[in-house]
Amino acid sequence: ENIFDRSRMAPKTPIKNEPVDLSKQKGCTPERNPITPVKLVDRPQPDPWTPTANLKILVSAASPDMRDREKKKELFRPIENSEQSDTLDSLQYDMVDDSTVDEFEKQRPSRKQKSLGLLCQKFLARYPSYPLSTEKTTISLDEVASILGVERRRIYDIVNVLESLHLVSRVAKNQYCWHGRHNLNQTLKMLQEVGELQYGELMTVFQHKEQDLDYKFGERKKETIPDSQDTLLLDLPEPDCTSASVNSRKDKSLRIMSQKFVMLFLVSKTKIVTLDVAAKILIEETQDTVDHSKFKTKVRRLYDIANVLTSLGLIKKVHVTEDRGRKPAFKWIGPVEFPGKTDEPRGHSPTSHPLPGTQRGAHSPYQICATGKQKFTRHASFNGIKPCEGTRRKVSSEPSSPSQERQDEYCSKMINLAAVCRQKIEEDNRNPNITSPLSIPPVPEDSDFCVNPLPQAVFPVVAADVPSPSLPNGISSQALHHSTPAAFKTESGKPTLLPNQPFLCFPSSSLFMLCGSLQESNLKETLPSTGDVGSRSAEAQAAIPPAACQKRSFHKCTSPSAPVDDEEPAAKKQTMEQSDVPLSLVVPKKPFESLKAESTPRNGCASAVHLEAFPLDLASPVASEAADKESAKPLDSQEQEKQSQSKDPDEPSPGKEHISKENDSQPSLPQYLYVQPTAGLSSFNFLLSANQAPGAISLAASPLPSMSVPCVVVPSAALAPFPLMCSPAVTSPLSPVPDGSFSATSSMNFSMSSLASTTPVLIGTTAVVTPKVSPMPWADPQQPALHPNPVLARSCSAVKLDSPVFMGHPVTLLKLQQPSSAPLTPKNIRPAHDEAVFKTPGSLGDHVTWKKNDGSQTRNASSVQRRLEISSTSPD
DNA sequence: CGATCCCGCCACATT
DNA sequence: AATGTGGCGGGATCG
Repeated sequence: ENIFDRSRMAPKTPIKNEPVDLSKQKGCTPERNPITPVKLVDRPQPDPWTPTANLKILVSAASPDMRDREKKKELFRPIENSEQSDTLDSLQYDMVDDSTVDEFEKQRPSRKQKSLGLLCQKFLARYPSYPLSTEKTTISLDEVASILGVERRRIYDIVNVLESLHLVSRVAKNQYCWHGRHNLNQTLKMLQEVGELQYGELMTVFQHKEQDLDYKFGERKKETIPDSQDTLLLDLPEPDCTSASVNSRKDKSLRIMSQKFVMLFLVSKTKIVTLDVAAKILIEETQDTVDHSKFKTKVRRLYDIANVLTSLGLIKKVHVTEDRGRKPAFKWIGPVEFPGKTDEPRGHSPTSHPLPGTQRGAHSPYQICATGKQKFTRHASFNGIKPCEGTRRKVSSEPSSPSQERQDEYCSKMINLAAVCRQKIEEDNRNPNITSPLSIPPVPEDSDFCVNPLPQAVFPVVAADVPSPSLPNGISSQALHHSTPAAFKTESGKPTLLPNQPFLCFPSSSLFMLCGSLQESNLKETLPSTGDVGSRSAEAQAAIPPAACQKRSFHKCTSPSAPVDDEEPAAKKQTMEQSDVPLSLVVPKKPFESLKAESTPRNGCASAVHLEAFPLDLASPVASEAADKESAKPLDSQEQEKQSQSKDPDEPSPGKEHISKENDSQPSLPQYLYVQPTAGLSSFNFLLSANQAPGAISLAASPLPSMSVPCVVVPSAALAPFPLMCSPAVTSPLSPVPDGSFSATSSMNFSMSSLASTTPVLIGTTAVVTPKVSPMPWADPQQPALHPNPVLARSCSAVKLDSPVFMGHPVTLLKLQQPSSAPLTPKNIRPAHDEAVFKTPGSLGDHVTWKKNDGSQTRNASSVQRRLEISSTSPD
């Protein structure tokens, strides 16, 4: 089925159809439509594409059992894929899958198959643990429920728990926003702190003697309880999305229970909590020990929560043999210490769970980003941040009722993490409405971050890195890999490499995507998704601090005098362009027509202005998700950003702007077209900048140094020996002319010829550089050239990482597929973009490349497979 | 038989 | 009033 779907998908995509729930689901792209309440159920019918949809419909018509089965099948498959390890389950699933309709009778899905835990895994499998970009994936409960084939009620169970950990937040009626685990540690840290206050003592007691516990409980409950609740409530509001409404609802016991439950673990020295103890503690408020029924109910709920937490890989079931006998208990296997509040995708699961979500997080690109963040945070941010934390905490400690103020404060707390701060900031910028006040405080912090790191990361690296690119053909690629990663790791994980390298080397297999320009970023935002948007950008920033730095540097270099101002106008212009962009994409058809079907769809996409959604999806599951949201961003955001910039003339604003711009711009404008190698061209991959900028050639010309590279040609795998070097070409996007794309094309061709020679090709903004050309020219950080370079470098780095690992980086694959299926949509680009700088280009390119390399495999691989791969990757 | 926990009724909250 | 949320616990299933 998957395969089937996919093949269709590609062609479909261009067509555009939001309605394709199923397809989307498979594709991994959820969100996209903020639209919420669309009922998926209806859609299936309309959508001819997904065979599955039709099946579902039919099934639904049939007996409920059938329906369930059907649903399960769908669900399970993805799960299976995602979870390689689950042999047991998988077997069962397989059974199910294989059998078609007939089967349903054979065995009604065992209860286990319907377990909340499993469902939760499925659910989590749909979203990246660490969504790269800023975007926020919106989760439609209806959609998810239908996809997973369960009643909505069950989704609530999951979402409520996730919400308690801030993995998601409720945005609107039927919609939740996916945050991923970025803030998980922070949340846990907070819970731990609160837990210490509330339950610390009790837990200690418990640990030793349960019996006494009860008594003490009762005593302390009274005292602690009130506070705890408050705190809990407070916690809830924190989430980025900040759905202001919040309180009113009766406290959702499940959420609070979940938080309390987690607190117990965090407070517990043994990290093991037995259900009964937890139940007792949780009953707290109610009455001590009174109703047995209550206790029973509580336990039931705890099971629900435990299932979700287990799926998250935070706890695992164990048995504690105590005095009388063996009691069910759960052991905390998640992160225990939350030092900086940094989120460590990898570290958090020492236990090695096969959690899909976690695994995804592990993607190389992600990791990189994460690393960067962490380091970042620790270093620069620390100074500024800590004070903030202290302040915030005080506030948080305050038992105040949950008011917005609190939220703000909480937010600020949360902000401690650089990442968090960044996100918020961006959000604010983009969505002033949402949390403008709150955001303000964090901003300065960000600026600090950005500022400090920038200088170091950006320039210093250059010299060292540069040489590597120049390396001989075969070697170069490898060398790059090594060097790049090292560079990343070096220092604070900043992406120094990127900025520095003047040229990008593409590994043989590699990629080609170049993201170019940038300022227009805002354009995308034109799409008014929902208020959520802001978060995405923030995330992206967080993820890509280095990039930001680089960008800043660029700006400075290029147009130190009036970076911000210039940009704004540029952005505007770009926005104008945006519409154009899609068209531009079309350009490179001729040679590539032969290209894969994928390419074709792209063209189609190009034609379609709003393809964005598709592209996003295509890009990478994760990215796509994020992308959707981003795309949704309203134009306003641009303005906001501008404003913010103006407000903060200093680095922060500009940096942000840059980032956002770039992000936006790329996605917004599908500047590059990736052409898969056809038979003749097989060896070469081309990226064409569709958009404007032909004029771009002149680097200096635009006040705003844009990254945009007119065209990039990447050698195919066969060419592996030949590295491509791309000097970032700068285009002046200001006057985007479709014609420009052509110019780019021409340049590409030119480069192509050079490639033929087997020597590594270097594409300079203006001219082609011979392989050995010294990077020096670009070396000057100040020169506009740098700007592009960093981008390229990033892409390279990303590529490198991915390409070598190949298998290991499922994420990439996903991205690739998406792109392939979907034409260049701005969105696609965007997501990558966020990550940054590093990933973006690389990811894109990777995708492409991989496709080529793997070709059939990747393509053929169903979405499910993709997911699986991802999951596999997650382990790191 | 106890541990789990699916299922979905039904009340309350929102729209 | 309709629909979204989610408390709650009967009772099925698992071990």
